[in-house]
Amino acid sequence: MSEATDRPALGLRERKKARMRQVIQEHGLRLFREQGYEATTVQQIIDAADVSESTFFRYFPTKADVVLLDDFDPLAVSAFLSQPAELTPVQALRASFNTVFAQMSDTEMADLKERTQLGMAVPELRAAMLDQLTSAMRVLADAVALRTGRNPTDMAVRTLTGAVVGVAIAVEFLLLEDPTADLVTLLDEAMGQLEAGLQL
Amino acid sequence: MSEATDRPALGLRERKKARMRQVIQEHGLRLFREQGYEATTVQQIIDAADVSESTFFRYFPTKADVVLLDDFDPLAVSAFLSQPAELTPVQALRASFNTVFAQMSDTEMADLKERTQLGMAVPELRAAMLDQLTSAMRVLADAVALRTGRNPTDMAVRTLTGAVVGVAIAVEFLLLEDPTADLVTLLDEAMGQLEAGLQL
DNA sequence: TCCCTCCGTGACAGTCGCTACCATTTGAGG
DNA sequence: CCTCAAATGGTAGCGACTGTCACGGAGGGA
Repeated sequence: MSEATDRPALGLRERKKARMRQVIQEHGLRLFREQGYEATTVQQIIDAADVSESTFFRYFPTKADVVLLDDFDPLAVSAFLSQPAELTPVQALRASFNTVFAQMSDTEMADLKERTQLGMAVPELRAAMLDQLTSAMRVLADAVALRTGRNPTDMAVRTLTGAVVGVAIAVEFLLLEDPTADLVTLLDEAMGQLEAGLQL
Repeated sequence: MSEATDRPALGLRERKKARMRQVIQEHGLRLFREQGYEATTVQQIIDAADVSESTFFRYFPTKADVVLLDDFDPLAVSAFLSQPAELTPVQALRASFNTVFAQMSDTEMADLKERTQLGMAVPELRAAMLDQLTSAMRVLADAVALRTGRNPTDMAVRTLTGAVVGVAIAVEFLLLEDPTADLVTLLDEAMGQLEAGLQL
């Protein structure tokens, strides 16, 4: 969970836990890829990963979490908090997203892209994903409020973060329609348009 | 549901159908109000409404639809299409929302508000609701494309509608936090801020 | 090194949302 | 009326998820 920043010399127990999580997720994603998300049962995943049902649900509270669980949001917030003060909130958010993407390896990016596309394509996953995005929206609102010295419930703050997240959602739909497109470029362009006041 | 505009002389069959739908929904919403959404089972609703499980799911494909089904989106699109041509897309969307709200009765408004608040408060409902909103986003994108003579997959079009829907989502969160607030005023203000370029 | 504690695991039973299928009833129209 | 299509009800079953409880192995102290 909170082991993304550095590695605090994990015990055997913690290592097994991280490995178990990865094993389950890999088998799950492979099966989803091969035969589709809905056609794949949790039973099939636990058979493939050779764990009990109890264990599966201990690692992933829902089947959807096999696809959705990651730590992009906290990284984005932390990147946002360290943006130079002269940027406007929208500019700072745009820069934050680019910062986080830049720190990811090629495999991580490919994995993110695959999970995003799968998430947008399957209704049940999409709903859960959107809910996750709007949670992020509230966290982002707190960060923006902190940065601008406003109240987190300030209408202007909420409107701004709402628009930003809305743009991100629009980008993910575009990615679904054109799978060859580059997520990073697309999001940067879209944020640029928001910055420019949504001219058309 | 769709008997607010006019009444095209329905047969007995259609009338019973509409009445059945309303009966089920009323019992459902009452039970949700009394004991919570998750604590209420479909079984309890069908017992209260005195219908079979088959019938329940024929009217409402999922339990969530008891709360979420309405026809706001098509009304908003049709209102948008008849906005004066001199308005910018964001201005036209803002005006459309106000038009639709203005045509609703007090009871309809109260009902909408209750369902919105319930929808935002319960995770499962919120996810489904957000998915519904993003479907609306795509329909809206088509309408905006039509109005501006652009391609529906045009990035600027998608970014704009994404931002608008994002703002709407932000407003619904605000409504959840302050139940006494007025949804119409809130949304109008928020759209005004988006129109003004999200200053803060 | 041994022992004790506690965390992670597995097995099982059960709930609930939802689907598929079939028999029965009921409104619509000739 | 009588027939057809649509709506309803009943039943069986699947799959996601929960709660409980006994077992085994990791971790830390004596």
